[in-house]
Amino acid sequence: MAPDQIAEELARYPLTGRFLMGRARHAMGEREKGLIESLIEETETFDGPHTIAERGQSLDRSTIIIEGMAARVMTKKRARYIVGLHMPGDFVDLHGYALKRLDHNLVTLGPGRVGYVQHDRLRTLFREEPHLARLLWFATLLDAAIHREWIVTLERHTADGRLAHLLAETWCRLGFVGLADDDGFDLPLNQIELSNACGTTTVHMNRTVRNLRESGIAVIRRGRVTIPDQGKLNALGGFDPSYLYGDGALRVGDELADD
Amino acid sequence: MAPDQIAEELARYPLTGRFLMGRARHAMGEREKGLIESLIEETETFDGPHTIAERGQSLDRSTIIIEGMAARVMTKKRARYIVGLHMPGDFVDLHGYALKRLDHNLVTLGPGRVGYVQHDRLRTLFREEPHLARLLWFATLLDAAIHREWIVTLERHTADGRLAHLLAETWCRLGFVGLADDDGFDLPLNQIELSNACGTTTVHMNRTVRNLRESGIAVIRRGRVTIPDQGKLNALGGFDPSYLYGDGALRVGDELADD
DNA sequence: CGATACGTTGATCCATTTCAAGATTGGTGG
DNA sequence: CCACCAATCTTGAAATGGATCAACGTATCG
Repeated sequence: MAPDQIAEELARYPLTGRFLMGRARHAMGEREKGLIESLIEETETFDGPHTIAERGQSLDRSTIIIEGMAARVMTKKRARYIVGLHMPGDFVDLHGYALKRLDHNLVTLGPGRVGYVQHDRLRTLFREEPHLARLLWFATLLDAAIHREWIVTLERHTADGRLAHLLAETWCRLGFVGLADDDGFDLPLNQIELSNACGTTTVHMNRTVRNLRESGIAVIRRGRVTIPDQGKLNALGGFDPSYLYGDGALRVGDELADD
Repeated sequence: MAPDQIAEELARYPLTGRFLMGRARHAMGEREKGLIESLIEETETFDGPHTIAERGQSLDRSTIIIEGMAARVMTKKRARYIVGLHMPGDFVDLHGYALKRLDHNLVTLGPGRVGYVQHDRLRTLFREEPHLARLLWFATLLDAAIHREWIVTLERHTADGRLAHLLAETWCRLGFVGLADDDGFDLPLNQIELSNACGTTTVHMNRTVRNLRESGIAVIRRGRVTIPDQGKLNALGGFDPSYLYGDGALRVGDELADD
């Protein structure tokens, strides 16, 4: 997505301009984009980690991330596991509308701003706007596709590959919404949280972070990820972006031949 | 679900009687159940493994499993990874309707029978039957919830726990649709495929299967799983069925206190 | 009866956990 | 400005889980 295009979209739709950006946003007309924007009746700003929605809670609203990042967190026997990451533009608990209650917690990572949509309004939308309904459904299916990629990454890779995949995916997704730089991106996750997302101990994550740094694949330091060699990163993580269903050239079949 | 209730439902709706059985099926009226049943224009029977849909393929129909089981398979560098399992009643590539193309393969395991629904008919349904649309969406969200549970299982458990969780989940899901027995269930997966689903080598899966057998937790032999002690199985796999959103007593909060 | 797929076993090596201790960093109040 | 604190990051050594390689056993079926 071209930077000026993204800026224009954000000027017009300051709250939801990043929704499906880089994916199926082009499938929305201006009227539809306006409808989505008008769903947000209320926003909230956080200066640090904050729980958006809790497991078991029954919800009457859904949340979109406007600024900052969020994680899906599951707690088992006091240990914390991250099962998903979300960035600006992501409708993070849209599934709460149809599931009624959540199976996990949603928390912001560091400061951020979110918008709320009452489920009543979603109900109306679903009845009267089947095309938008389908796009919202699509958004939840993207989450499921990402889940599947996490599963296969956990099944096939050791810690280095898992971390590389996480970084590669995050870089790509931030790129969709205009928040990636040429040389890397900001990531509000410390080593503890990286280990929670990769299924390792923090001690081992520390050594893994060092591995990637020393092999010139990625430098993670104080909330900033710098990537000297994207090719090496993608190779180590077995990253092929087709599962993110991005616009443009990212189609199934474009991946590396041996993958 | 009571056995006679299930039999009655299957007598009335032989193709789709298991759809959402044990979960939100009660939310469908008889008219809606009839509509779903009438979606199936064609069925197909397989006497062994068969590819239902392939990665990258653009689909014009979706598939429901009537008999047998299916797996979501991702192939990376010639290695095979199972990222999901499905049983009778599951609408296995419903997401293909909104995603247009799939990010993974769908294959039946052993013999089975499936039904096909043209996407045209889904389109009409989505416009005219918002309540059913929401239930179909719910079905894809269940898949996502299962994905998340697989992620957290891979992150926290060693091979024994992963296998135990897989067995516990499958037993529970088969129970929803009336295909579980008191002492176990049939599972058309050999040790190779179990290892593909648990992210281990087949050699190690062999030792893991033996571990569970020798510790009196589960006996896996030629397509049949016998479970002497469900409590031990659930404990080893950290299994709490609330994420399956079953009817009845399975609510969030009912899990073991220390979980 | 031999092919073939699947299951089993042992030995060695590597990835990762575990436990224990220190070092660095970014605040905070005196 | 410094002392101190809490959180985070770092390192080392020993123990364990799992991969790897190589071989052999055992069903099943035409």
